[in-house]
Amino acid sequence: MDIREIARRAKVSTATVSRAINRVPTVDPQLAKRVWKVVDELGYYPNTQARALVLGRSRIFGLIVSEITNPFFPEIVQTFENLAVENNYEILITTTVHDPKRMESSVRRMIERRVDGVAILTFGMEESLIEHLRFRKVPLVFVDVGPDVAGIANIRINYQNGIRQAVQHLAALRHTRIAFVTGPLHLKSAVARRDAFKSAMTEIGLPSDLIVIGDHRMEGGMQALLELNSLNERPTAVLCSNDMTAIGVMREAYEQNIDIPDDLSVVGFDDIRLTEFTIPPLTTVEMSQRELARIAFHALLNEVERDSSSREPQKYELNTSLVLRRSTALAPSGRNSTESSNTKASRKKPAAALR
Amino acid sequence: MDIREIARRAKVSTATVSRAINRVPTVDPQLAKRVWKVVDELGYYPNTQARALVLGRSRIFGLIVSEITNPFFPEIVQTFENLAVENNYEILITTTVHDPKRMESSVRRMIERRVDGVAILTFGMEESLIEHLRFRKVPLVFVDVGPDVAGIANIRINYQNGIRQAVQHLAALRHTRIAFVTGPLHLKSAVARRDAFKSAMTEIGLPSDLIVIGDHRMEGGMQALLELNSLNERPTAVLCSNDMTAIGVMREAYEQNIDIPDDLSVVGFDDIRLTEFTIPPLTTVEMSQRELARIAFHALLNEVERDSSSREPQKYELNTSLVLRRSTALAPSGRNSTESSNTKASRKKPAAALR
DNA sequence: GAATTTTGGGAAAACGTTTGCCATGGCGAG
DNA sequence: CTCGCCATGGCAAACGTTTTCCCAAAATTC
Repeated sequence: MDIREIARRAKVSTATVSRAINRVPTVDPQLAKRVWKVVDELGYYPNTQARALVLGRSRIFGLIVSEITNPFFPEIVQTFENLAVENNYEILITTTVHDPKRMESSVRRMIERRVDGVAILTFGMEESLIEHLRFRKVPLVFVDVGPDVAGIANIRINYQNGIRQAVQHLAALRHTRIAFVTGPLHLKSAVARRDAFKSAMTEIGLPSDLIVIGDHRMEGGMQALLELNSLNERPTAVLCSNDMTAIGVMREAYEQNIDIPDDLSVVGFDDIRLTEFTIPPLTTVEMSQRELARIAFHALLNEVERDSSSREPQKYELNTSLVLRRSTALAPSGRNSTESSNTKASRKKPAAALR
Repeated sequence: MDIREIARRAKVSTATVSRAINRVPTVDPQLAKRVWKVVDELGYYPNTQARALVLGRSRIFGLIVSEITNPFFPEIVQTFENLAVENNYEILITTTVHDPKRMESSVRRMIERRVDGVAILTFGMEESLIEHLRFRKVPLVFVDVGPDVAGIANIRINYQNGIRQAVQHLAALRHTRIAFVTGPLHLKSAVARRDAFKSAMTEIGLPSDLIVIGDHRMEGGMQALLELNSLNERPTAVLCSNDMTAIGVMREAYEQNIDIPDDLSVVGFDDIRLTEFTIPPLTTVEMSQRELARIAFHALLNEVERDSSSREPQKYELNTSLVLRRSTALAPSGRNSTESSNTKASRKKPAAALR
């Protein structure tokens, strides 16, 4: 069933049908009504691929994501999709699962499907691939640290702010030995977070040498706690490069019978929804995924709308800030020691607490 | 840059370029090589919308999901996407967020984009909408309980098996008062799970009257525990209609200082990845999301491949089974009561345990 | 060496839209 | 009454592919 079928039944030309459907004002209301009647009766829906072909616009935005199973992303995808339906766009999602081949195919698929713009949420994408997209003048937006080339919209994230707040919060709780669990260091965003930690620590005169490398996943967090636990001078607080890591840390703490927050304070990063429901609820640095998605979508929309010849894409910025929950507490050494040891002594299994 | 550009530069016709690209064997290897050279040099990628137009196949599978932020879905989407790239398909995801308008637009968008098939992962979809798709002969597969009409591939899930195992496991741990937290009862799948619970309880001669209504989200789980806690005769174990509910239950138990599993055993359903990392790790009924996605994808692929005129779609089935972790234990009354009360007395805050 | 078969590639139609251009008809003004 | 203008809608080209003929040339047969 195509536009010609409608034209035939409404006894008009396909041009009129097209104009009626697209609500071109010059078409006579009488005629338009006749067309719409037939359209509804037959349940006709225009073929968007044919339309895209002539329009040169697909009304599809691509979304390249590292892996959708990472709870950080679904919230972004959902917000992006909400905005997409509002604006009559579709979203084409591809995942890279940290595989160079998949990154390549992601880019290829975006091009083959002629998307109108791509939001790249994958940290650590090869620049040569991006060049493919730039070459075709596909509007691009990088969530988080992207390559610093002209013509690409970058969303700068103010890591420093939230992380400084987190460090100061811990310091106020008398923590002095504060560890940091990084993400995979080939990711610029992970490096940025670590550096923000370092400088925040230096700022308040604390050493920032207690750094262990994680992988932004729960497994890495578990491993990290094990490493920290084997140290001579154990930390009393640990800041994690993302929430999944923090969840891993807490999970391993449970295993080791280390009480969170009494024996060890834990702070996450991202503020994924889950952090309200961990045990205990996680104190973390918020980086609003919804806001991120909103910015990304509108950035893309702006790029598509504007003459590609005109000015440079805008710069966008997202702030981060600490949200307090219950995974942080006064450092053990700062507490009334009697109460403290009582607490531990009363635990079911012998406490193998950090310090 | 189109196929004609390639044809011009390779000094062949567009027909030959098309054939070379699609690896039609009749084309002379020499020529093919020449074509490929130009293709690579220019970085040409065929326009899939034009291709779809003439082929009458878009190589897109639609995926209608209730909300991607529910951790049950990302695993499915990821597996589906993996299979898609392997088979040169794209996936078009729409979410309904429990909104009838969005369900409608989801269906409309699937049709407009001319997807080759749709997997419906939304529980509780209006039949009239589905009729729209069936009318257009779009291959359909329902994950979980769908409408029982001819021509639609249904994946039957054996809830009974896993839930029976769970109930028997709890009974073996001497639990007699076992509660069940349902999902939203307008969903067929939620009803099916509850009914499986009822019949499993009856089977071993236990009463199945301790049923409270949840919403398949953490909030509902928290609420449910509160309700159960206010009962005169409190349960010693609770089975949840999905894992998110169980996580909510455990979260509220933490709030109430009820120990899991010593004071209360908790069992989930779904076995989402997260359950390995809850505190304590959750005993749950596995319903493999990967397997589900695999079945759905292949069902769709089968439908697309076969002559639509031929036989009925196949029937598919998925089993469920209990996976033991650490959120279940001997019922409190079944334990040495001294040890039991010792344990509780030693808790930091006074225990307000269920029973 | 001619007749026949095989092989390979080109011309053009088709897929379902949108839109620039033009024809038609109605209407007001002179 | 005639001219010109405006509003409306139709014709046909274009978007970028695939594929069906069909024909030319090469290979095979006798």
